[in-house]
Amino acid sequence: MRKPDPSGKNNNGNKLMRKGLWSPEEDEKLMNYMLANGQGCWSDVARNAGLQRCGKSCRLRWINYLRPDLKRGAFSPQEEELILHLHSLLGNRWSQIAARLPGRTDNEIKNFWNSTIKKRLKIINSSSTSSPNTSDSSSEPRDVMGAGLMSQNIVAMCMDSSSSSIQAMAMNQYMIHPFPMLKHDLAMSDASGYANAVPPCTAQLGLTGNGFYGNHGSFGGGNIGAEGELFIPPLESVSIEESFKTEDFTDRNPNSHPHDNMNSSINHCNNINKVENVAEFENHWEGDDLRVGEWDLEELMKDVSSFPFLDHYQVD
DNA sequence: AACTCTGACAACCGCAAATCT
DNA sequence: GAGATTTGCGGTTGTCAGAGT
Repeated sequence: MRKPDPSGKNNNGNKLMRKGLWSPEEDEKLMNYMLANGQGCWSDVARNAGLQRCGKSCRLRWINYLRPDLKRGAFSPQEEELILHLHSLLGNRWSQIAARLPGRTDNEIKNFWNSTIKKRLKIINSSSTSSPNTSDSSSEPRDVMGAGLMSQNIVAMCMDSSSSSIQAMAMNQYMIHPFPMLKHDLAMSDASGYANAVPPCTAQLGLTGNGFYGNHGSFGGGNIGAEGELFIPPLESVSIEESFKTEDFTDRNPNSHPHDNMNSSINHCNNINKVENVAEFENHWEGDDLRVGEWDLEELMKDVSSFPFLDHYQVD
């Protein structure tokens, strides 16, 4: 971590914006300001909150660390799985992946990917050269926006004894079909021969007859087109604002932190950007054959359907 | 006990798009 | 319409802490 620069000056000795780690006092200032005034122009926030930080830095600090709706701690197996899948579809669009993972930031996901999953990829990349099976692209699901790496990712995770989540799944499932949720989809749509040969993985992943994530609005159950196109899950539906009202943020910040004691006041925050429902996408989701490569990502970002397996994020 | 390695993560940087003047 | 400013994103770096040697 960068140490806070106590001088508050730049290399020329001029009084300039602070850099480096945020001190607890700075965090408190920013938090108090945000709770009292809400989000406005970030340079104004920095100025008015009495912080010698640039607006950009304040924004980053708020989004990645201070935001009350953040869910800290390790990624759950479901989240890992979801990240993998979303990355296979979206690539390094961390912000869009994060938009589908409640309480997670793009930075967090990016770090997780770069530190954990990339290493697993390395393993498979080094081992795949000696494994003829992994090079047989004909048995892969259709490569959609980089999804060709998908099976390698998963296989790598299965090979990695440190994998906490993927390993929980039956390894042979992955060896036959790297992504059970998609396999099921493919099987349902008869998109590829091998898909039909393998029963859907239901025990660990909560597959239902209607698809991996439930009925419509899920990965499964008709979200794969006749040609095997993959579909991206919709954005989750819980609004940050509602989360504030119902969540005990102290519980969600297990890490000891200087401003944990501010959590009790967080519920009053009413100025967080709210994810809004967009009925238009619902219509797409239920009716149209929306395909990867065709969807308007901007539209998707506005949508808020939910993942059944992420129910614990939802506000009743 | 001391040193090295590695994972995790906070934060910075540069760029591009959006918005404002 | 042009330039300035702000915002958002993805890539990268730097540091701490724990594990391993």
